Formats: sequence, structure tokens, C-alpha cells
Amino acid sequence: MIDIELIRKNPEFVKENIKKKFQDGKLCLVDKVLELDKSKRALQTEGDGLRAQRNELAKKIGALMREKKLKEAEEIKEISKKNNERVAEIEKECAEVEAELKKAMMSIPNIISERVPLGKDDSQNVEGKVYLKAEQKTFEVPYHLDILESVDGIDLDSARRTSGNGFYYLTGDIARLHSAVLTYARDFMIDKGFTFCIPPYMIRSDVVSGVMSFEEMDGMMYKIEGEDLYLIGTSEHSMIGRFMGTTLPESKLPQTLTSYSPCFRKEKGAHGLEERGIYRIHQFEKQEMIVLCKPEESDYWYEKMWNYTVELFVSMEIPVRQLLCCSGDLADLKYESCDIEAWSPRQKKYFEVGSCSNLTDAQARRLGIKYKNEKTGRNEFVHTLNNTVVAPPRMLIAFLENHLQADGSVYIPPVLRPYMGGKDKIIPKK
RNA sequence: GCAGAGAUGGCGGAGUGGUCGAACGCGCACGACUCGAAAUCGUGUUACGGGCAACUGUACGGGGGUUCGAAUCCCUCUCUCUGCGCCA
Repeated sequence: MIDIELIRKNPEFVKENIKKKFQDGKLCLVDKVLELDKSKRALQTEGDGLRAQRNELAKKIGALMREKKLKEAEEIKEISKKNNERVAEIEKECAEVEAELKKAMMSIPNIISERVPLGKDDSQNVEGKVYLKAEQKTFEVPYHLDILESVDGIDLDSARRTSGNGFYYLTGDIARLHSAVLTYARDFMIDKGFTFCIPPYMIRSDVVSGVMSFEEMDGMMYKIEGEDLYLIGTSEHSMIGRFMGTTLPESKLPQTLTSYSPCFRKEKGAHGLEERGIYRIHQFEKQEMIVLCKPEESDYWYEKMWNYTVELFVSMEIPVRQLLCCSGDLADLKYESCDIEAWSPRQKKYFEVGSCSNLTDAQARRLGIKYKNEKTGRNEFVHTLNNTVVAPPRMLIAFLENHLQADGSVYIPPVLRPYMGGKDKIIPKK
């Protein structure tokens, strides 16, 4: 949600931004907001006046009662009752206008960064820098499920029986590698000065509706039956929810947090081969990073954050690149966003392993997350950013494909060996 | 899960139907005193919205209700504390 003040002062700028995002259908929302805002304020002024009258009349009645002038008090009560009927009418009308205004405001996309490349959809995203040149394999790299099976690392058949499609048992060295990657990533972020946090894995509906739209919620979130609780789709939900409706002292910024959680997603809709296996599943684990900072610092943190992910993957010897999200592919809440993509030697292309976003104050405004600006003495909205540190098992696909050797073994880079009992490779069974 | 008590400003804590946005204390800011400081004294100090402004509205955990009028009464939800029960 953007600042309504910006629409009042510079509606053309907001419209330009909508055009940049190829959402011309939403242009009319700007004028609609201006109109609704006007009538809301008119209603509020009228309502305020009536309420002021009510307060005055109530005081008068109080005074008369004390003086035991009961008949006069009764007369004024009648006037006040009539007055209150009008107040109720206006309040109802005002609530309706406000709801409509909020709905329109929620649909107007965040102002995007000047750095965001213009483009209609994901086909026009722009490749950024490439890190670690991908080496050509001298052999055909198999589908990741085949690699997993060759090292006895997965049991999908049992998972389908116990839990259905989209679940998995990871076993042996693969399960250990999964944990090793998370633990290594956790320590990596702690070394960067981030504070480790384990958040709740379930959140209430008011938090859910705060952090996402109804459509997202319907397509993603699992609900706990008979309780006002949902399983989180990412720890960002509970991590950002943690700050809902709070005002932080300036000295508490920036908040640099790295969180671990399992993530649960319905993933409604059918997906192709490249989204099967352990690429898109109902349950996975993720190390995440979030930052809450002062507005003037969010560009700095954005750069820092996605570079951390790059550094992490490079340290595990996995080739990655940055992919700049173009204007049309950018979610409405985002100011700027990029994916970190890992190289797939099998598909001979990059695929998404993480996503970094600067939401500026759009999310904070929606959730009421502020800080006290010491200079101005005012409470202002913080900027929020989030980024994937690493999300196995998806990350394991890149790991297995890149580290598979001609003899069928899987190479373990030195940084992970301490978490793997010193092993330098995973050897295939039989 | 059951029973009881409670939730008020940055903090502690009064207030049980009207003059309460809220006593008092602490903290904080500014000023006086001082060479400077402590102590002391004085002044100020909730947030959000509307209005050019004067001014005005709303909010005492959340939501709903009663009333001319609610921090105060009723219902409901959430949370905290105490005791009991249960359980990794």
C-alpha cells in the first residue's frame, strides 16, 4: 500500500508507475481513490461536527442532572437521540467509503525503483551478473530424482502413501546433507551479523491477511481445522508479523534477522516435469533473512542481502546468476526484486533458488510497522526487505546436478564437510 | 483443560457511569541555580485522523452491546498472573 498523500499530491506520477507495470486497467483506481478520499473527508468532517455536538449535549445533561433539573435534561436527551441517529447514518456511510478506499489503495502497486528494467512479464526479466562459470559436464546429467535414488536418498512411494503427492522422505546422507546445508547457511548468516530466530510455524488469520492478499492465502495457506491458525508458507510471515502494529525506537534499527522454519504450501494447480520431483512441494525447509530498516538504508540492504545469497552458493561451489525482475513481473507490494538462480547442468539453464525483495514502506504501512525518527520526532514507517538464504530440498537439485561426478558419486565442497562428519563425497549404492 | 485475578501513557500506578486523554510517581526534554555537575525548583511530555487555521474527532488489550453519555456496566475473543489438572 502506498502513501495516499502521494496520490493526492502527484496522481500523474502514480499513474506513470502503473503504466510502467503494464497494469493500465488500474489507472482508473487513482481517480477513484481521489474521489473516495474526498467524500471520506467530507463525511468525516460532518461526522466530527455531529460528534462534537453529542459530546457537548452529554456534558449539558450531566450538569443538569447534578442540578436536579430533570425535565430539562430529558428534553436535551431527546435532541441528542435524534442527533445520534444522524451520526449512525454517517458512520455507516463513512465505513463503506473507507472500505472501498482501502480496497482501491491495496490494488495500487508500490512505486518501483528506477533501476527496475521495464518489461511485460517474466520473459523480459534481465540477466545480471554471473558468478562461477558453469563447467561443461563430460557426461549426461540425469533427472535429480534419479540421482537421489542412486544414492538411496529418497523414498517418494512411502510418502505418497502416508501424505500424498508433494511429500518426501529424505534418507541417509541426503537427509544429512539437507540439514548440513541449513546449518551451514544459518552459521553463515550469523557470521554476517544477523540474529538467528526460530519463529512460530502457525499464525492467526489476522496476521495472514496482513501479510498477503486473499488470493495468495487461498492458493497457499493450510488451515488448522477448528482453530484460528494457519501453517506458515514462509518464515517471513511470522517474522514480519512479529512487528505488526509496533513502533520501534530508532536505535533498534536496522533489525537484521535470519530465521529457520519449515514451510507449508498448497501449491494449487498442475505443474510440468521441471516442477516435479522435489522442486515444488507441500513441505520444505528454509533459512530466510529479513531486514527492517530506515527508509534511506533500504537500497543498501537490498544489495547486501542478495549478495549474501550469491556468496553462500559460491562458497558451496554452485554457479549462480542474478536475474533482475522486470516491472511487469514485479509483485504489487515490491519496489525492487531479483531472483538468485542456480545453474542446472541437466537443463542447461538457470532456475530459481531464491528471491530478494525490497518492499520499501508498502508492507510496513499495511501492517503498521513504524519507528521513531529522532530527527523529526515523528513516527514513520520502516522499510522491509526479505530474501531467501537457502531453501533445501530445492537447492539440493542444483547441488546434486552440479556436484555429480562421472563415477556417480556426489562431491561435497569443503565448507559443508564439518557438517557431514568430514565426508568429501556421497557414494552411490551397489 | 478447570477455577480465580488481571490488561490503563515510555515505565510504575490511580480511577467503578458525566467536569477523565486520564491523578500521583519515575523517566525524558527544555529552562533556572552552578565555574561545571549532582541535588533542588519551574515548564513541557500519548498516538492516529480531519482542517489554511481557530479548532475538532477517535482510541484505556481486540470486537460487539446497554446509555443522552462508558476506562468504569453487559457479552465475546485474545493475552498475562496464581492455583489445580494434563503433557513432550
